[in-house]
Amino acid sequence: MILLNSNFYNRPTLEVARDLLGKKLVRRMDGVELSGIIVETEAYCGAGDSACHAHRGRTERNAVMFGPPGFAYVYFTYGMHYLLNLVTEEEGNPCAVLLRSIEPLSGLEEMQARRKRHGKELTNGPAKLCQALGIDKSFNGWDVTRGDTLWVENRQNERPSIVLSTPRIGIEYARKKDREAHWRFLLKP
DNA sequence: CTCTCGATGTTCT
DNA sequence: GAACATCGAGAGG
Repeated sequence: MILLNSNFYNRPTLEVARDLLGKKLVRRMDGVELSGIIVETEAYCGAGDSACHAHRGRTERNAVMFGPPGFAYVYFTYGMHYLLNLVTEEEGNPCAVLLRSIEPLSGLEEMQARRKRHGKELTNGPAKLCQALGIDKSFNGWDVTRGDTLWVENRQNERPSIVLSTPRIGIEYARKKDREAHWRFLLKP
């Protein structure tokens, strides 16, 4: 297991968002390993990005983004969903990468039980993967560089894949320039 | 397959 | 009081 450390996250957010593709997200739960390959991410690039939660300054909700890199920023939205981000760049620069989709590797049965779905519908969305992996607000501020309970690691046999980029999803509220930036990254199927 | 719409509660104005 | 980095059901093609 080659754990991604703080140096990995302490880099420009666009690079981290691209580089997280193909990595393995692992959630250890009651001795069982639930995991999947990260196949879709979005970069949220700090105070100057009008789509980023930190754009209007620090609040109780987004405080973790202002902290050091390598921590989980988990928030609750639409009255029922959790979304998982990983904080990037140096402390005080509030940036993060949203994990939008993973391809399940292990713990399929546990994911199916949580999701009450199967096949493609297991983890192909930011709230879906949180539900499948049992990630809720208690993980907000979790250190993902310790390799405990929730972390990201390099994968053996990581095949080269083509990376596609598009505008980000669900940010109609942002300024035109930020709406149109190709800051969503995905592995070509 | 695509599109529309309601759910549901925290956060921010 | 409005908005929300979403999802899934249901209707229609």
